[in-house]
Amino acid sequence: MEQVVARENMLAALKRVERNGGAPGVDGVPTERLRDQIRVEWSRIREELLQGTYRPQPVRRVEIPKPGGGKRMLGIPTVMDRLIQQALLQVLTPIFDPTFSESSYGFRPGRRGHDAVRKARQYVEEGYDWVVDMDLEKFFDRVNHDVLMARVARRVTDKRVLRLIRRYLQAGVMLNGVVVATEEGTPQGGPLSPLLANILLDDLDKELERRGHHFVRYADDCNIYVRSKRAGERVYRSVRHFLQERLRLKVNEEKSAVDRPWKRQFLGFSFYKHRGVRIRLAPKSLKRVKDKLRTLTDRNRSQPNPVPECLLAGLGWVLCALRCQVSL
DNA sequence: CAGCCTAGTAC
RNA sequence: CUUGUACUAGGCUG
Ligand SMILES: Nc1ncnc2c1ncn2[C@H]1C[C@H](O)[C@@H](COP(=O)(O)OP(=O)(O)OP(=O)(O)O)O1
Ligand SMILES: [Mg+2]
Repeated sequence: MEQVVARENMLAALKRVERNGGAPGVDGVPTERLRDQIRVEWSRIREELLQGTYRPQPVRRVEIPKPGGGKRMLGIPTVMDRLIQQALLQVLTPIFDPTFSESSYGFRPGRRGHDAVRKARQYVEEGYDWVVDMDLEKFFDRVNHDVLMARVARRVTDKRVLRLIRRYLQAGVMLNGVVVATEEGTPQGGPLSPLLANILLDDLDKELERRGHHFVRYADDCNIYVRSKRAGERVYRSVRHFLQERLRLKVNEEKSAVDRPWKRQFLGFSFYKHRGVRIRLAPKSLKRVKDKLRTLTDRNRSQPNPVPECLLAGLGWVLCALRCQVSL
């Protein structure tokens, strides 16, 4: 905990929250006023953190539409709590991340989603051309607190840090002026949540490794490559059982399937067979690229001399989209 | 090589 | 009005 509240760690965390420039939490304090709030409240909050008595504020609930239909429930912590979680993240990452699986790619520094797709392509080419494609149902929202804290406690011994993390999980949600308790889940919007998600699913990775599976995982999107449909169906049932019993997580049956890899999409990509296995943009991603390109060109036509930075951004976007995604 | 900013993608 | 992590491209400064 001393490491968390250390001056340089807090300054780095402050920089990050300020530059993200996100919306305020339940207290309505914007990122621009975070420095002022620190000036008046930090000495008290620092003491509370060191004593293990700090209580986070509940998160603000915002619903945003999901691409596949349905809504995503964001939990936005106050800027002060985002600052503290960021400070925790910076200390906990070097403790947990180095021992995560090589097959885990989501939310991790220095790991590219594209490397996950490449690895998947390699497995398919090697003849593991059936995929058990699994996605978890409302993943962050359904994280079991006790299961997660047990995993965190395997590495963290400081009782104050453990208590603080649990209090973040239990901080509750503000719904029309009333605080509602959260008995499960880690907020979609908490800086620490992605790391906690990986800590929880690290047990899945270790189990799949122990079983000798060929797999890649990006957040709750887990692809296991096997040699036959029958093997895939057996693995699917078995892994689904493992997730349910050991991690208390439910597989999203709608989004999951055992199928041929070129019929599925992973991280916005898919495959096709032509002299071996090749990577292509998934139909959905291709469509969105085309739509974007259209609206962009239309805008440049209708307005002959727009803002120069808009044109610059448009050009940069096209270069990025075509170069980084397809060729690399 | 370090910092800062603007875009986009994944979840 | 919409948060978070990570990645990528482009630009600016010394
Ligand atoms: N925009 C976002 N902001 C914050 N967290 C996000 C965002 N998008 C995704 N996540 C995190 C939280 C999700 O639980 C997790 C997995 O994403 P995803 O599978 O798309 O949704 P989900 O698991 O919550 O619902 P579903 O049941 O539809 O799969 O990634
Ligand atoms: Mg999911």
